[in-house]
Amino acid sequence: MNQKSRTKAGEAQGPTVIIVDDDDDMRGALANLFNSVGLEAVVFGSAQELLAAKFPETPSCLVLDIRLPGISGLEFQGQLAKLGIDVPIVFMTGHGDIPMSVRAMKAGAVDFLSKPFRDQDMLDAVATAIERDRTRRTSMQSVQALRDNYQSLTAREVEVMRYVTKGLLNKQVAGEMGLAEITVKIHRGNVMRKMVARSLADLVRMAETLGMHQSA
Amino acid sequence: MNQKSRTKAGEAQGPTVIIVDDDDDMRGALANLFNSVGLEAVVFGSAQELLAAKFPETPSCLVLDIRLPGISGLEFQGQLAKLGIDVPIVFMTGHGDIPMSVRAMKAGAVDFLSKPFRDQDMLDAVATAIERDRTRRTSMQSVQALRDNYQSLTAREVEVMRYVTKGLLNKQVAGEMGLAEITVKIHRGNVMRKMVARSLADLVRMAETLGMHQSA
DNA sequence: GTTGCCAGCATACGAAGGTTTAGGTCCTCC
DNA sequence: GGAGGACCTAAACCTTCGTATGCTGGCAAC
Repeated sequence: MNQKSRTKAGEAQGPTVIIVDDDDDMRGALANLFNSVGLEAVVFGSAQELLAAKFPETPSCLVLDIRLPGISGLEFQGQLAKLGIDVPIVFMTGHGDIPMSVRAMKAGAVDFLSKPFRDQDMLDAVATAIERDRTRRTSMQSVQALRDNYQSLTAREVEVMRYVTKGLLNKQVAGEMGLAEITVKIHRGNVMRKMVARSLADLVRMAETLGMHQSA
Repeated sequence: MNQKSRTKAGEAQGPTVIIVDDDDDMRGALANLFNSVGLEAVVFGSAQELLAAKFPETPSCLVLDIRLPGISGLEFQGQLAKLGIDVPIVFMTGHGDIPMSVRAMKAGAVDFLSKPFRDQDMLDAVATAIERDRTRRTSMQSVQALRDNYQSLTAREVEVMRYVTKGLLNKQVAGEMGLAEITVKIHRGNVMRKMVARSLADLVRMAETLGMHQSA
């Protein structure tokens, strides 16, 4: 009795706005608003319902009322972050205050609108949020491809990759690892092949993207 | 106990808070508050006065009242950004509203406090802002050093650096530039020396930091 | 027990990287 | 006009890279 939208749940094709509000009229009005500009909309009455559903595969964003049944929008924001769900959020509120808005923005919200808001303001906020999610998804995809390749490396290969992308010569790597230089060369060749790196420069950039040299 | 007086601009030794408020009492109270925790404070009555002065060399931040003589704090924030002055800002206001706070936070403000605020909230915000500025300064310094080296390169050397860090072999670079391979090697050696790069991996990372391969 | 994968090493060789020495032209600045 | 710098090239020489071939051994899965 929850998913009430113009779109079949989970079948979203285009950019999708996920609306969470306990007011049924508001949900409908927002869904209409977004549909009117070609955005798909999925609606939920509570945070729990949203968590039970699956997120769209397309660029999307959340439109959250601050006051939700059982949990505040701000808490929900933190909860999503903890779950590693990094979808842009546009907040709206009927009776919010400045500390509330500041907290939301600090936590990364795209916008924080007071009801009543102008339709255009909401559309602008959502457009920004969708665009942010699109960018995030694109970069996540390429990073994921890298990570997949990276995980196909053996422990030794990872070690060699680390040293090589740090700038060490094969013979130096061999010294560090207590191996013969020829063995390092073999591993290195495997790394290049598995990571699909066409040059050392490539590999260095991959190592950067994977955060192989940052302290932690 | 220790009654440190307000520091004059330019004398700052430690982290410094730059206060801009048209209320003299407020300025004094804030300066005392910051002094009490070991932070130096510089005060101004208007944005114009601040711009006329020189910014501290130490990690610092702005504490701005939204309502300033002649210009709003938000406009001033935008003005600073346009001038390339990227100092963290903590806003405070007596009668602000949510849109105002959201706009400030979107523009990168560290915090937005409503008067009256608790001293601790202000101190926390300022501590965060100072820390952010410290990080920014540190990274700016290393980037600046890189940029200095980069600007000592000749046009040809820049070109070679671009190709090499893209992953091209010397002979390929030579082909692209219509040069003999040996010439590329010479340029490449000069690049390594001038950029103080100890390995190709180093140079690739420098090129990344300098944004040599991003679209523009 | 055979197959497959990981790890390691040696020899060998061609390709690529890097430096030195030694030229040369062109241009600018004093 | 000469000094200096950017730019280009060559020959020579050494190092490093990368790969192939061949072989050993450990280990887990089928």
